[in-house]
Amino acid sequence: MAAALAILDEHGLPDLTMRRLAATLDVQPSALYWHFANKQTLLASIADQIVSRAVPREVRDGDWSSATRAEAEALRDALLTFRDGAEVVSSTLALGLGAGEPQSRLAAAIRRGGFDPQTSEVAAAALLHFVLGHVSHEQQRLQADSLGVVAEGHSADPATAIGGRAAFDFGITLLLTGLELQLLTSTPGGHPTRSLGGTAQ
Amino acid sequence: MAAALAILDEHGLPDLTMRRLAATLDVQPSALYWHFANKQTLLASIADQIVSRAVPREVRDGDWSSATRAEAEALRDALLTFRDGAEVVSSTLALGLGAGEPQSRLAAAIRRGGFDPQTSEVAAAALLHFVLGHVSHEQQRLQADSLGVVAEGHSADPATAIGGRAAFDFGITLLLTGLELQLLTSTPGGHPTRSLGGTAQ
DNA sequence: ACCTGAACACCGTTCAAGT
DNA sequence: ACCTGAACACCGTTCAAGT
Repeated sequence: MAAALAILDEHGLPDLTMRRLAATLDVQPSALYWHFANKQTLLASIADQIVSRAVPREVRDGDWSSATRAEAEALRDALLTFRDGAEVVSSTLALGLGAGEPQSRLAAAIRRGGFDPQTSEVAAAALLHFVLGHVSHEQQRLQADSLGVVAEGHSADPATAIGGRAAFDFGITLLLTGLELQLLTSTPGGHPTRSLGGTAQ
Repeated sequence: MAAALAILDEHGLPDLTMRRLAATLDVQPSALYWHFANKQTLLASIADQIVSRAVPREVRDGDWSSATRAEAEALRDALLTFRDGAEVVSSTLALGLGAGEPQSRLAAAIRRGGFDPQTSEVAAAALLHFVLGHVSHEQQRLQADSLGVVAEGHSADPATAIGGRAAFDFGITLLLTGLELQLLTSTPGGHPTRSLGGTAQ
């Protein structure tokens, strides 16, 4: 695991191959298959490792909204800790392997706002999709810039500052205020005006 | 292009290799490199092809919010048209190649609400990240289910109906109502309470 | 203009066999 | 319990050469 994380951080996801990992461990590639069933399993473990580094800062007031924001920011920081971190996590999460922790943590924070479990889970998924998409984008831009690959006006023009913390916080704000409004417009104990209707299955 | 799209839709992204594509065209693999510089370029063209199929339904009232929603839904439909469509588009978009169209269309729709260009662009990026993340998730679930791979209680339990149109619409609603609120709380011509501050660069 | 042939430098994974 | 050796079935890409 340590060797794999080192390769990931120093050379990136495309260079994290079973053969290369074996080589740095002075071992035959086949030896890895005693420890991991396959590469996907290995990547899932790495994803868990990265994600477990996400520890939200203590938030003084018990506000659910800032607690959720703290979770999202902790997750972003953790993903930024390792090169290609967001891609590793989102790919293993897409394959349905491990890494259910981030969504659970986000959902738990949201639930403190009084949302029902299903709404909390779906909102958490929305937040997670945004975080992963944003940080993936951010990291790709980082190494594209470091490689000097500009690819037509696509670089860090301040007009479209899609990457960066300000844009991240803005996206989180949109989702959280959207949720807040959800809370106000739904008549408690009555018919919520906008909720996951019976069409969800 | 047609042959590549056919392989993608029938066998999925992992099976869309240069050698396989060449074989279905009764041609040597090296022949493809006269038409495309490399595989990434080919995938970028495919992504454009998929995305160009996104035609939003006509929205009767000129409401910016429903226009934006229509764009997002058209994009989702287009991505769902081809197997692994979301992954193809988000990977090429991550590499900074082509496919700037979806974000532009979303941003244009948002701008009709009176948002400044930068806010519109960043909000469009947030929407796009959500759409791609959601549909990726959805498509992966689709073929995981079709393969009978269940991978511990992870399948289509109605409690966490993350995939599907209802969850999609809910996520879009969160972002759009968040934007609406942004419009109300910012004093026009004054200091917006929540905007992309000077920290953005 | 468009393609072949042949090669280069890789992949992930399996499996009998060793210690 | 943990690893080697050797193989299988692939990859993307380059490049001289053909027509």
